[in-house]
Amino acid sequence: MATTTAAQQRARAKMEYDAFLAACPSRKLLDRISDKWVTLILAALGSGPDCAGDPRPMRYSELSRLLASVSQKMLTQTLRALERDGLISRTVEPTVPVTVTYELTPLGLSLHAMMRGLKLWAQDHMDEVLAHRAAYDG
Amino acid sequence: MATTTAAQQRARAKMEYDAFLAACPSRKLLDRISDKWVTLILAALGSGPDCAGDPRPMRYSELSRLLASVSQKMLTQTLRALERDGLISRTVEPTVPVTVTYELTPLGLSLHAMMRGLKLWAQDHMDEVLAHRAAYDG
DNA sequence: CAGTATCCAGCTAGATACTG
DNA sequence: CAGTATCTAGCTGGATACTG
Repeated sequence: MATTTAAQQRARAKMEYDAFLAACPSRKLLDRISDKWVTLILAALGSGPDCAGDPRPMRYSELSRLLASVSQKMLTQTLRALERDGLISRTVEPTVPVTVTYELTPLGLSLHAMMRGLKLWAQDHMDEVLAHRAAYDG
Repeated sequence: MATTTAAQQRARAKMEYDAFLAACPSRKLLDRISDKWVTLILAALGSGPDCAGDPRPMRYSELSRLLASVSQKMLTQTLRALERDGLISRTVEPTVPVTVTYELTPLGLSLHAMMRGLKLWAQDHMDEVLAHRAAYDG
């Protein structure tokens, strides 16, 4: 009774591992960029509407039109999260009605540049992944 | 009545955008790596238990111990998905009881190398993100 | 050892309606 | 224009129990 059981040791290992994950920078980054709308907003602000231009500010409504299937709730929520993390800046011009523009910060720009490596890998290798997938299923 | 309404045009834009996303290689890649356990298994097989060594095969039970808080269901499910995509290979040795080892394929190794860029960005910049987050909340 | 099968609670994305 | 508020259905991950 005084010794720890195997179940207790497993529980402790889980807690330690979860703590490790909570502190891991890579995990935190993944948690942020693994959101569907985060990556799409970063791409829009970083490469323009056609995904092949230069970074430029965009208005809420422009983003809403571009990411056609995003709900207002998710667009606002995602923009707030990115602003909170210092990845984009939000600028309100006191016109009537108000004009709000979003723009990548230098930090956001840096993240966008990193994402290009990911995009390149996808372009180079996803065909192969898809082929494996089809072969496995067949 | 014969002309398309604004609502219909929006619905069409959404469908087109969803179709674009479904075909986008980057999106497919993100869909795969944004899974919590996928990245952890890739890291384990690609860098060893300490996340700083060389790629090496690992057994099911070894992965299970290392990723202490993964459930059997998710471990098996994730390993199957990675095998399906040609990112890892599964080898069964007919011992009693059976021995199963998992190993990164060249394709998986290539993905693991790409993920290192992500890890580097995280190490270099997540502090800044976290600082922004704290400032925004305070 | 390396899984499979089943059930269920919790979270979240989306739809909808409303507003300064 | 650029949001906020609320409700809910559906998916997913975890717990649990069982097996060749």
